[in-house]
Amino acid sequence: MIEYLQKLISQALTDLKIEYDDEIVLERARRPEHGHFTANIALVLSSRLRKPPLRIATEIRDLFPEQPDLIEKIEIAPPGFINFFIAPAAFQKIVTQVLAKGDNFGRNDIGRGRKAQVEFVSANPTGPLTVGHGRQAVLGDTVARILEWNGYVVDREYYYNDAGRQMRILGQSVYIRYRQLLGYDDELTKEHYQGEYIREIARSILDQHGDKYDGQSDHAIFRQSAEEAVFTDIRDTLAELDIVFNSYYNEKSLYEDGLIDDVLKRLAERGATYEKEGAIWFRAGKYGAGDDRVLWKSVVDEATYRLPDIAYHETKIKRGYDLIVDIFGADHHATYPDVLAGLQALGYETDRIRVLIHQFVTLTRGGEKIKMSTRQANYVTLRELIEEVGKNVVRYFFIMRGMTSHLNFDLALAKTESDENPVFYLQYAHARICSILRNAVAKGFNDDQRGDLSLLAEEETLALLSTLDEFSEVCRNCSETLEPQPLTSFLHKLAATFHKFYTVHRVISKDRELSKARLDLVRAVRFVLANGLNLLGISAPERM
RNA sequence: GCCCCGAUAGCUCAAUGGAUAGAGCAUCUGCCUUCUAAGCAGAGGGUUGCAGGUUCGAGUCCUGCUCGGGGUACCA
Repeated sequence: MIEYLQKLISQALTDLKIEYDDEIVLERARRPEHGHFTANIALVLSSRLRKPPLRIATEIRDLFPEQPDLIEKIEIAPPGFINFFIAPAAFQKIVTQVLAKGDNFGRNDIGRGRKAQVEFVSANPTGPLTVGHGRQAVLGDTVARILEWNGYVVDREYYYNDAGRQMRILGQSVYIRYRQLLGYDDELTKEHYQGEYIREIARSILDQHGDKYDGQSDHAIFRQSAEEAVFTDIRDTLAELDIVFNSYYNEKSLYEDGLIDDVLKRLAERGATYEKEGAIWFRAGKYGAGDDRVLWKSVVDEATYRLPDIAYHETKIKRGYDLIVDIFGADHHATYPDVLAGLQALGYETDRIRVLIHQFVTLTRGGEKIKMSTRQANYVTLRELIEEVGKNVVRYFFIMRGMTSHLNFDLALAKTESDENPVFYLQYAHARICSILRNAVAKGFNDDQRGDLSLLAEEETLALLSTLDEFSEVCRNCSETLEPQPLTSFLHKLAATFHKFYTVHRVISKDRELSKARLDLVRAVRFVLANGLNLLGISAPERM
């Protein structure tokens, strides 16, 4: 509906011989006396045209064609707003549109089938996923779902490194637990991984191989068993959130394929690196990324993390993605400018790369902070969180705040108040509608019978119709910003508008015609609720 | 020191530069003979951290502070 009004305003501007290339802003009015939509175009143009905004607004309004079935009236309000009051008939049409598109209502084709990749989680397999990883996992998967919904073909990729120092320490940790199980009094140090899972891995090695590896602390079995067990756990945990990666990328392959050396060589050829104190430095400053950084260490003969990161991102570009989304926690915000600078140094444009930085999760239990380090034993895993509150609540909580906000997750609250959780509010609306629809079948209403939509005219009904209309805008907005949070606000609003409608108006009544029209309406609401919940990966139950 | 994010109701958070800043939780008051009360209606609760600036108009943009979180490694 907004697009249509924009077109009409644009036409009016042309008629007035006013050039205006920016988007014509149309907002949903917050207050009923301001109509349904409001345009500030006259205020925006005022200073440029050196004309009072009220006059411009009036001129625009006077050029609007009469169409009583769409626009009831147009009011000009000081200091220069143009307020549109939409006719009920225009809102009533939305029901037809929703029912026609059904599961696909709200989709658009911004992506036009282009390839997108979302890389997220990317935790090295040193331990179970934490609650902090959970936020990133849910954010990444939801962004991927939004992109798919908006016409992209999306790959979900998990990047990891199983060769570094942390993995060696992991193996040693398993070995020490193994020794303890054999009766030795070896002790873990602060350096080692303390979690119970280490002991379990050690026990399984003991069960399978006995004391065969006693004295072989560097034996690969310790590290490999740990990696396999941890990765299996990570995969299973994510699967419980309905998050499935279709691609895993091992950093090691960058070395095996010679890409690390290759990138380093090409950077040198392009004069993007220099040697100092035996190390190879990258001229990050020259490419707009702040201070120069070491790419290749002198104290040890190996790369810093930046070099494989650059090589890895080059593969993303070479793999033909039109849109590349990187999701990082706030602790990694300093690394991506170097990567982008590195790509530019290699001659690439980086505007197809979108980096999303999300802030941390503060986990509390009854007001007390819980530290979330994989190294320490005392932390809450993502798996435990899912077991406590369930997939739907986890997904909703992690997405209900903007990614730039710190997220406060009180475990005690999430547990004790799970019955009053906002996610149930949305699901309840869906279940209620399903209940009505079951009742309709019992009363002999046919699914295919369409009602007379002009009967949908009460205040609460029109509010519901208007909210349905908003869904497409929210979807489009989310696909542009890659911020899923507004979807939760929208769904909450839709559910609230429905619940209010429900308490005021009875869907199935003796008035057969009105009942048919209202059934069409609630069917449409159900589709939009279900589509929105599905975008968030939250189930839409038919009964509760 | 420098860089990034935040600061809005008692708490957790919304609000593409728009009109009288909104929800949930918590606290009070009402509403189930009726398609699901996991719901609805109502009340109280605010100098949007501080000080300037930009303009028709600022919670939003700019500058400087204060406080909190994260970076600033030849750790990832």
